[in-house]
Amino acid sequence: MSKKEALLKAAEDKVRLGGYNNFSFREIANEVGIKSASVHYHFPTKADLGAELAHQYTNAFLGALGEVDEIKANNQNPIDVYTQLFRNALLTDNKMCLCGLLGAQNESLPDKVRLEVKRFFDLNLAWLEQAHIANGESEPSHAAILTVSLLEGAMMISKALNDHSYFKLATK
Amino acid sequence: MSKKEALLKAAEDKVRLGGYNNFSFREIANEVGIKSASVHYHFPTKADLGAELAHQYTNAFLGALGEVDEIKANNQNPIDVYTQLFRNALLTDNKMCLCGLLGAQNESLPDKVRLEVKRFFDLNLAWLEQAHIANGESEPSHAAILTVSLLEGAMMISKALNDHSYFKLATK
DNA sequence: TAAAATGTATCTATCAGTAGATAGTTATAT
DNA sequence: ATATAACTATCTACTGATAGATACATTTTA
Repeated sequence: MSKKEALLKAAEDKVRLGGYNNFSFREIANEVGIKSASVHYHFPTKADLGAELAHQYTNAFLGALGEVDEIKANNQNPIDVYTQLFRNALLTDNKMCLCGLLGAQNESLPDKVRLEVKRFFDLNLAWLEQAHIANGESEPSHAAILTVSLLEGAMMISKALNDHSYFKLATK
Repeated sequence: MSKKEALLKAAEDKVRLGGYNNFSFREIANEVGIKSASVHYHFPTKADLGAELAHQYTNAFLGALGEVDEIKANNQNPIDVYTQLFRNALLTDNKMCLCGLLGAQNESLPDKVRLEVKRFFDLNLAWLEQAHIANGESEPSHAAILTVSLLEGAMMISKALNDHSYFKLATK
């Protein structure tokens, strides 16, 4: 893993625990073993780092989801696949969804970060709409909003109460 | 409004926009017209302020909700009343639920703040469970989790996309 | 092929600004 | 007189950011 990748990983962990202000250049530099000034070589500003972080997170998330068509061709319910990915993010990492937390703090974010968070949800809603269409739902865009709202909310409650059984119950 | 109340109000606005780190003693002192050192008279530490903020927010929220029995006696659906209170918090104030945002950042909060956030959700779930019982739901505690998850999640999505119509759709 | 130039990734040192917090002082009001 | 509520002044720690230097690798040019 390159230093740049390691910096993004270190930042991701911290942001997913406490939001955009929960990491500093010094902290992630220390974790990676370089000086804080050197972080600016890879990311001119903190906003640049935050934006790239959200962008890569979105890409990784959608990549892990795969294509609705292929899931259906596999006789799986894409909504179950989506739910499972959220569940893993919470149970495996024991952390919030990066863009969920950033989205909640939206108004305090630099513009370029805000844009990447919007991209995450736009792409998620589009994917979910396709999934609900494939499932023959009568109101796919409405169902997409319900799905992502319930999952992000259940994640939030589970973190707030520090008990993952709330997420499991909400997604049963 | 006393200075202390004004400080809490100023802090609340900022926290609901960007989380616990989104306000400083200096900022809220300036807004209220005192010096930052004087804030420590009212709140020894920032954690004390945060905890009192969440505590009062919880009390105000539950106070505004009222009693399930009375709502039912009024021939209203308590879940509708609950949804409406959330909707007002978002549409009127144009801000996140304080404890929703704090809950998402749970792991980075001081202990005493974390405790107050937990209290918010414990009390909300208890209220919702009573509401669902009054409505004759077969799994009231399960339904309570679904209700609060959906509402907090819909709020988060609406903030992330900066478009309240998502909340309206999710709560239709 | 040797020399010159450029690029990469880091460093040290430093900056102005802000963070929360504290000690000790002063004004006001009951 | 005492409690309340503010003040001034100061502290240490941390913030993101910048300037300038260094070592090393790669690329371009004579």
